[in-house]
Amino acid sequence: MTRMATPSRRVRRSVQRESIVSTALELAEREGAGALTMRRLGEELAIDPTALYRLFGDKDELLLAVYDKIQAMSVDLLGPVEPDEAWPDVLRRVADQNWEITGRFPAVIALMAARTTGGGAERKLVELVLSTFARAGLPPDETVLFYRAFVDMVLALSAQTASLAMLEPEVRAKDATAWSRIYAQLPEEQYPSARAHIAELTSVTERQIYDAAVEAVIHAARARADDLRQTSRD
Amino acid sequence: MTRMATPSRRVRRSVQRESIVSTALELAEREGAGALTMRRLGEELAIDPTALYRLFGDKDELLLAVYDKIQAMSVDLLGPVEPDEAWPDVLRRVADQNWEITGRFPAVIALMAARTTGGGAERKLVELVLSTFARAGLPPDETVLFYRAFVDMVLALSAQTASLAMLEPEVRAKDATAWSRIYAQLPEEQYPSARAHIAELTSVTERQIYDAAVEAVIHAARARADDLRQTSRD
DNA sequence: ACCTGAACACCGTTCAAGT
DNA sequence: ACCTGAACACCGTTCAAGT
Repeated sequence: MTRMATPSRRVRRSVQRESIVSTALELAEREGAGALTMRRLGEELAIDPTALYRLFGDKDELLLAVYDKIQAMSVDLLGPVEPDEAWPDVLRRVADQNWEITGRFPAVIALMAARTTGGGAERKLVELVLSTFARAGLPPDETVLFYRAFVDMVLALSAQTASLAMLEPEVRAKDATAWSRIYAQLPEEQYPSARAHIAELTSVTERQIYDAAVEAVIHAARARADDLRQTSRD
Repeated sequence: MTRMATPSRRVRRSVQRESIVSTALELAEREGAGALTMRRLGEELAIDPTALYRLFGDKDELLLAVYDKIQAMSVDLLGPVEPDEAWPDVLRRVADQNWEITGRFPAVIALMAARTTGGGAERKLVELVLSTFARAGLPPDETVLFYRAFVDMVLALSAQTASLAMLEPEVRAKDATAWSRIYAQLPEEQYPSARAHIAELTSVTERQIYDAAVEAVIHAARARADDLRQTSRD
């Protein structure tokens, strides 16, 4: 019978952290934002909530780890990028993947999307998206500018969608029906454009808006690259 | 001596609401997000915190009123739009004004930017921005799509910037220096693009990214309108 | 060396009791 | 008719006391 090597304290710590992060993720997906408290998480893990503070400095640190885990799932689901895949298509897949993940974990996305974790998954995503933009044929400063505009916009729109999804049902319903409740009733003389577009305003979806924004950045980057090619040829 | 008319209960209520909203706004601007609690606000107004619940159903309703007041300031500061002002310039002014307001009231923007208030100021902004996009020469459905992409993106990016600004100083510093701390140190073989662009990554500003995103949407809308004109001419 | 549980300083919100 | 203050059911976090 081979005796198992006793794991070092460092290994034990990281295993414990891993299992806490996984449980937090499940809990957030299953029961929403309200369930993501230290007490509730301790209950789920059958440990004293204050024990969490030996593994994580505070709740923020725990949430950053949870967020990095989500990003890791995102990278996994994205799959490999072949060198001959057109750069706009890669960006569309990234945006798509992000939307998917936002739908699954709105509680964490709403809280953390503005943050920089510096974690392993984030680094991979940075390299992937940045190298994709580098293929558009822009100078370095504009490559970075469009890269950041794309990433920040995708994350920001996801976070907004997520935080709407996190509202209590009644508040959310009020928000969702605002266009038909309020804007359809406005006086024609004062609000001619709103009234003229009311059908389109009530029927446009969050997803269509997200895609339009993504396409706008892709389009702008491509147009700028074309412009520069044109100018340098003269 | 002319006797003042006793204000009706409805008038009295709206005056009280107004003064609570103003105080909440001052408090948020002066002391940040942490100060925006019902107890703290009651203290500031020298009234019992529970008295606030007679004027507002709950904290969310109060914050919506505060947010509408901010939007009213935004509309005021925007000033008149002359019919001959080019539509992209109007949008740039709107984006600019929004950035300004976000810097002044990050606490409220971070909490409420995803919400639809249906308030007076919001209605004016909707009509203004929508009628501006209507001048781009797009069909109604695409007018609405670009309008929403523009507004949602501007609000979402502002909210992300605001929520970063709201973090405790140490956390914020960690976040702000992530690029130079982490990404400048990555191994060249695994992260060639990140390393190749490190100077640009560390020097690009939030404001430049915001402007780039705004210009991307304006550019995409204009390009689409040009396209349609071209096609219909054939 | 690890873990627990009491406690601190807060929240938003409700409601019986006062004037 | 209006207002107050005690109380409820929570938070994140700390730390002395236990094993």
